[in-house]
Amino acid sequence: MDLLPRDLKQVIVFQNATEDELQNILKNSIIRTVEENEFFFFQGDTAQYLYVLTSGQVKLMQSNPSGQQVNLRTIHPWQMFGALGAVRAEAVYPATAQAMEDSSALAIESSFLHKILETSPQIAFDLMTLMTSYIQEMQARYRELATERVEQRVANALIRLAGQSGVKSRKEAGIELTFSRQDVAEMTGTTLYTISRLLSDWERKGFIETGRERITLLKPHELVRIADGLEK
Amino acid sequence: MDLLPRDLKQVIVFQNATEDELQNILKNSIIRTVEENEFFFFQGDTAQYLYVLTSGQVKLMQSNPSGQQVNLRTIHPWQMFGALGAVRAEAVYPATAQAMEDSSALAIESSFLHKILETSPQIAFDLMTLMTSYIQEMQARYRELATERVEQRVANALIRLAGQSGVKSRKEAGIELTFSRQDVAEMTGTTLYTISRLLSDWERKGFIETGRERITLLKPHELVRIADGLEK
DNA sequence: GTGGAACATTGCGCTGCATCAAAGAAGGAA
DNA sequence: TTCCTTCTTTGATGCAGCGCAATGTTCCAC
Repeated sequence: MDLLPRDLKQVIVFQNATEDELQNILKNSIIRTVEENEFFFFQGDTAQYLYVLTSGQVKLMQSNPSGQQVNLRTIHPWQMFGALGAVRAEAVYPATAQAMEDSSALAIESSFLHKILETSPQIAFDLMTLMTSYIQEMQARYRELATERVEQRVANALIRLAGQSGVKSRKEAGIELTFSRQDVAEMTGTTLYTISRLLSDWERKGFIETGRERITLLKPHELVRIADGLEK
Repeated sequence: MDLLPRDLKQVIVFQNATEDELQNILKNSIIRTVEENEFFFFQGDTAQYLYVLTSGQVKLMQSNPSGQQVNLRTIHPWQMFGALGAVRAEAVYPATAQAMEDSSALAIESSFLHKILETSPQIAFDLMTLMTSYIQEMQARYRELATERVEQRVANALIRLAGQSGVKSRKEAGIELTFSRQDVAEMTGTTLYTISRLLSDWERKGFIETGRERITLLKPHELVRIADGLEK
């Protein structure tokens, strides 16, 4: 699969890059393909590459010393990942990247990224803008986790996922997400049991429809109400 | 109180700035003084300035629609705050900044920051590095909140605070922190009751000494053990 | 010093959610 | 098809930590 410079324009950080820069990026990168459940990198690995997902779906997660995991973020095509470790020289990845389905990504050398950042203030600025949005999202999720009940957090997570996976998976009736109960639990800081109970409840109420590793949002507005704490 | 360019060198983001740049920054900024419990800015305000604290102590916090608060970070002299809102044009502050004691800060115009970032890749890069460390800290705290028990989170928070407030407040016997139970509760996503019980317990065990709005760490290594989940 | 406001402590009951256990679907391989 | 693995559901139980209420302590203003 060959990538063209114009494909890279879909990457937010490269949206304002020149044709030359895009060419250059492609020249200094390779495609890596990773099968479902395999890994692009592990937390603690030396950050040699930064990635741009070209197909598939990847989750970024972090685990504590005793092995419990949290999901930090799900990556969709044309999103970057591994950029955090790649910015500082000789840094390590602060998270683990696992493919949720067969995926491939463009791997750009960190050292090359540094050169780009030095020579293109525009790309540096766009990357910085992306980072501020990450920080804000993490702060919001942190506040959620600290102050909101499970119900609200799960509703919020589903809404957020629906927004990120975007229009592409929209069916005539509802937005379809492909996550296991375990995945959702790790995103919201709870357990798969609680998620299962919650989803069953919402399905009974007709807000969603569920299946094995599948959640279809039928009435997103109802979820918004729950997220806002208006229920109960 | 007049600031010299060399004072600004203490700011991580300006450590590699040239004398000219520093002069320029000073010329395009003003000093703002804020009394204890008053505010530099509120969440949602248009981000007109970014600040560098010159004296005092400031807390950054976020509140949800129903008014509950979480403390995101405590700012010490020569640290920046409000930078997140200031990077993007026409952005708003994602958090509220409240002075914990009488404080003053250098207020730099956001629009001027943009100019600096365009002309100085070095400063842009240093700011980006700072942002990656923010993201990493938020991710770590998010994981903590999701996977660890209150005990561990509080121990971690105290250790982190001790590290940030640094050597300056070190007495012959212990590291002194000035936070109310409520403050600590908002940092760790719990309640002041639980904090009070916990601190009383640790005081009985001789790990810390407490007072009104004061916590003195006597045996930090014991707290580290608790944070690591080795107790119990 | 006196009164009041802000902060801290502690007992008690309650509950949201985790944890454990067991059994039921759904898919994949052969 | 059948077996096996992985994912999901649901009941039963327990407890960490919340929320309330009452009391104590510290500090500040007058």
